[in-house]
Order: sequence, then C-alpha cells, then structure tokens
Amino acid sequence: MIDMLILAEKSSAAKHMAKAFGGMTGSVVGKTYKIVHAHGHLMEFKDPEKMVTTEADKQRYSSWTDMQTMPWNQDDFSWAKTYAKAYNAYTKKSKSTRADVTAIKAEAANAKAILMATDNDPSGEGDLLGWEIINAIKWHGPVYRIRFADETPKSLNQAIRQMVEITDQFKQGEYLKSDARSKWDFLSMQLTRISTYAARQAGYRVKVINQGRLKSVIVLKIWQQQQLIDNYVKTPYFETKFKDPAGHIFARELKTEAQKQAARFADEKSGQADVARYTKSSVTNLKRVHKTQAPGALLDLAKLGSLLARQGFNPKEVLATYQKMYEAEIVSYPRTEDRKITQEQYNELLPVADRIAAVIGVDPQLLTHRTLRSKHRASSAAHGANRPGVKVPQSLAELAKYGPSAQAIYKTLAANYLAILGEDYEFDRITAELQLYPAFKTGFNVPVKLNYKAIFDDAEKGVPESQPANQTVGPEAIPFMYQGANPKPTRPSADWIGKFLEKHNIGTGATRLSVQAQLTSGKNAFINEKRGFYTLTQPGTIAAILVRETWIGSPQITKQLFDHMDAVGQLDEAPAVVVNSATKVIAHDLPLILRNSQELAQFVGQQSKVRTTKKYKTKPKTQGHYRDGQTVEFNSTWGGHKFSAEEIRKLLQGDTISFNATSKYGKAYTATGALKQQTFKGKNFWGFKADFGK
DNA sequence: GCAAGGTC
Repeated sequence: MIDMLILAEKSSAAKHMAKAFGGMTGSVVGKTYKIVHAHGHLMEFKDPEKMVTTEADKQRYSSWTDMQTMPWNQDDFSWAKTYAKAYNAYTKKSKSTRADVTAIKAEAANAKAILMATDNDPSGEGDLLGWEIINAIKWHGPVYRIRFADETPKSLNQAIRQMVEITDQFKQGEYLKSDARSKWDFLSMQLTRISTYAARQAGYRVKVINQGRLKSVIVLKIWQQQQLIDNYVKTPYFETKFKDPAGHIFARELKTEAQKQAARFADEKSGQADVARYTKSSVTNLKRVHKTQAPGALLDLAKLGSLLARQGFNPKEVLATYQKMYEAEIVSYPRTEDRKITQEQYNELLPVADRIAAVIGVDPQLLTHRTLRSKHRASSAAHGANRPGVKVPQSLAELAKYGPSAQAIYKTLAANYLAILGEDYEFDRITAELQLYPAFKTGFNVPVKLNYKAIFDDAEKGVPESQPANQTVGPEAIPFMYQGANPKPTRPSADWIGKFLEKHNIGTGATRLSVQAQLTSGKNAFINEKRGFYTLTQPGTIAAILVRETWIGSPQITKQLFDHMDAVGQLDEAPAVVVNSATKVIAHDLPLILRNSQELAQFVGQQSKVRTTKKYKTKPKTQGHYRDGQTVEFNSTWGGHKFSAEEIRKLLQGDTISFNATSKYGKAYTATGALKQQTFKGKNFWGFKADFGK
C-alpha cells in the first residue's frame, strides 16, 4: 500500500514529476507515491437522451425537429458521464478511454490517498478533469491537491510541500465553476439542433449547422465584416496638408468626426478653395527625442498561427506539426494560456540560447540582454509562453520530418523568443510644426539601433506611412490638396479574428487556433481559408445569418458566463444559476433563429447555385393541375418513394398522404405530408412537404 | 448529427 497516487494531467507532466520526485514511484515529503496520468478529459457527458429516464423524456431529448421540446429542462438530466471516445486526427483512430480509467482505478486500489496534480488552469479545467476521473473510479478516500507554478523540479518540489486536502469536491470553487461551464456549453448544443432544423425548413439541404459560444461569434463576425466590405462605397475627400522640400507631410490631427467634417471637403473645388486660404510657412519647433522600446509579448498559438497563415500554412496543419515537435521536446507545450514565463523557465532555456540562435541564423552578438525583463516575467505560469524547447535541433532541415510548417514554426518561435535576449530598439522621434499654423504637425521615427528588431520584428504589418529618406525637415512647407478616402473595411483573416477573440477574452490562444482549424476543415467547413484570409462557405453563411441578433452570436455571452463562473469559483453564487442562464439563452434565441431563417434566401440564394448544380442530379418530374387550376411540376419521388398515380391525384387535390420512406441514414419511417409551394435557395418550387415535428 | 474544454 502506497501513501498516495499522484494523478497528472498528461504524460509530459508525469515525466516532469518523475524527474522532480525521483522516479515514477518512490518517496517524497515523507510519503511513498506512484505517478499515473490522464490525457486530458477522460470522461464526457452522455448524450442528452441517455441522461434521462422516462420514455417520454428519451423521445423529447432525441428530437432534432420538434421545437416544442426546447429549451431543455436541465433538472431532467442526470449529468452522467461516460468514457470519452477520442478521435485522433493524426493516427485517424478512435479509442475509448475506458482502459485508461480502469488502469488508474487498479492503481488507486493500492493507495491510501489520491494527490490531484493536474494543471492549475484559471478556468478550473484541471480540477474538473481530475474529479471526473476520481468520481468515475468511485473513489471515496481522501483527495489532496497541489498547484505548481511551472513543471520545473524546483517548482514541483515547492508545490508538493504545500499540498492541501480537497476531499469535498462540492466545496471546491475551481471544480464547481468549471463543472458549471461544461454544463452551460453542453446545453448550448440545442442551438445546433434549432439551426439545422431552421435551415432545412427554409429549403437548404444542409448537414449540420453548428452553433456555440465560439463558432457562432466567429462566423457572425466574419459575415458582418463581409457585409461592411460589400456595402463599402469609396468616398473621396480633399484636405489641406503641407509638404516640405524633402517631402515630409504636415497635417492636423483629426480625432473626432466633427474635426474631420470641418477639415475635409467632398468636392475638389471646395478643397482647392480651402488650400488657397493658406500660404507657405516656415517650420518651427523641430525636436529630436531619443527613445527606446522593449521587445513585445511572447507569442501564443493563435498569434503564431496567424503569422504562419501569411506564409500559406493552415491552422490544422500547424497544430498537428507543432504537436509532433512538442512530443519530440523541440518546442514547449502548445496549449498554454501563458504569454509570459517564470524565472525558472527562463533560466532553463538560457544556456541553449546561443545554439538556438545558430540554428535559425541569428547573430549571437545581439543576444546581450541576459536578464528577464519584468514585462515578460510571471510569478506563476504552468507551461509558460510558447517557445523553443531545451532540446535544440542540429539544423532547420532536420525539422522537415515533423511536417510542412515545422521549419517555419521553429524559426518564428525561436526568433520571437531570442528577441527578449536582445537590447531595446533605439530610435529618434522627430517632430516639427508650422510657424504660421501650429496645428499642422509632422512626426516620424528614425531607427538608430535595431537591436531586438534585428532578431524578430513585431511591428504590425500594416501599410507603413512612407517617409522620405531625407531626414532634413523644413526650412519651410507649402500647402497642397491631399486626396484621401474613407478606409475600406479590413478583410477577415486569421489574424483579425484572433485579435477580436482576444479582445473579448474568448478562448485561449490554443482554443482560438483550434476552433479556426475546425471551422476551416472537413466537408462541412464553414470558412474558406486562403493564405490567412477568410470567406464563408454556404453552410457558414447560413450559420451566420441564423444567429444575427442572437445572444449566442454575441461575444458578451462569454463575458457574462466567465463573470458568473468567477462568482461560483469564489463560492458567491450557486452553480445552478450559471447553468440556468444557458436555458435563458436558448429561450431567447430559438424564435430569433426561426425568424432569421426566413431571410436566408435573400442572402444565400445566389452564391450557392454553382456549387449545387453539379452535386445533385435532376430528378424525374410529374406535371399536373393543382386544385386551383395552375400547372405545377414536382419531383415524382420523395425519400426513396415513388408516388403512385393515386397519390399524385391526391397530392394535386391538396390532400395529405402517408407512405413508407427511408431516411438519409437508411432508417425506415412513415412520411406524412402534402404538396406545397416552397422555396429553395431563393427559388420557388412545388414539392411534397413532410410534416416533421408535428 | 449537437458544445467547449482538455488531450494526442
């Protein structure tokens, strides 16, 4: 019998613990131990219909078509969990976690206590996945918890001296809040059923229209931006500015709309008249101020993904390749939430910095800043920001085996990391104004020493304001008519979505990249991605239009959820209140989604034609006179059933008929319905319409 | 066939 079974979240953490405590088994802080590990969540919620008991409820929670069954009543659910079936995109195998859980259970039988040593995420996810396993193995003994600042031996040993008992999970805020989060998200799946139903009712042959806190927000944001672009009308304006002999531009700073209105003219004539009001002026108040700038924040996965997207790598491939490089210990843990590192993590990597520099071709003489700046330092960072690993490859070429983007990943990650070993960028800020019109100013930067920017340039890749090479300002400037225009809305891109999600605190760097990978891949992809730029596919457009003006499509919903989770974490709010808020969202959004489906034809109609004409063969048609006398043409078959002469006669009379049909999934059922005029992709047509869900 | 969060 050992004193404690140490439960780590994943294999790499278990390895680090073994290194810190002296083996996978042994003795630490006076207790004998054995280390076991999960690989993320081993348990997940059962399907909705498997969490209820009565036949009526089983039927209710199976429905994808009866809108009367929603919103669901969360009290009907047992919230029972089952073994996760993990699909590994890399090995293309699906495997149940049953064996892993059974193995942990067997080890626990020989332990007096369990030490939960899963990750210490701010969201409480590590606590949730720990308790899921402890509950699944029906453990009723004592449970302890450690929370470590990082996975270095020093931090792990410090953490284990501070273990605390947490045997009552229902008094543990971290568990309660992540449990509430997971129930909230689970309930949100109703919106996928509602959207899929709504799209089909409107005549679109869609697979599944997925909706959720991340997906809906991303897709809607892209659609709205596309609308802004489509509706953009270039409106030129004319504004007086000044120019000196070297070409430096002097202009007023126009912050408010009122200021812009006053200074800009819609027509050229008024612009010219305005210019004529000014004369040339001498330049004054010339200043040259020396400034420095420290390297920016370290990368997270979403930022790395967007940098690589510009080089033509897609997020799915980047994630898979990064994972393989992590398993080879060449790069740090991918799914980190950290943008900083601890002093320990910095110390660990410093000795190999010069070797990393050699691999990516950075001049080692630039790496002189050998202390960690406070802006990059965290007191606690479980994994630390994404950065190179302690294991340094011999060459970039050696990395090719990990995937197409491997070399680009390493180069970007290493350069970004080495930049914090560079000195601050030094530049001169030059400013001047006009003597006669002091509101007209010029200002530009002149690089003095690139320092860290020579290693990794973190400047935004916008259109740089062109500056003349000649630094001589003045001695005078003459007025001229500058022609500008209202800016065109930004094209949706990986980088742009990443910034938007970050601004609203939706997802971590890793989940932001992963959800974009999901949305851009597969047969039912919602987003087309081309060198980092995004456009919506047809199902993506449908998904977006359906969530216009809904709560699920708003970034505020995640903010609210997280605020309430914090209250639950502090034991200030009952978890049921948070979970109940999901039901409120469904009740609010259901009628809106159904209403929005009426507008699909207006927006989706045209663009789908090309795509669908090839896919679907034309079907045999029947012609006849409908009861009001008009000639109608409709498909002679429906759901695998060919209408008989008698059925055709009844349909033309407007009667309701029933027959045996086969669903797309091969299931036999009785279809009941009548001939109806319907719309499909913006076109009216006649056809049999089944009364689903009535 | 559904979410988002872990993991590989």
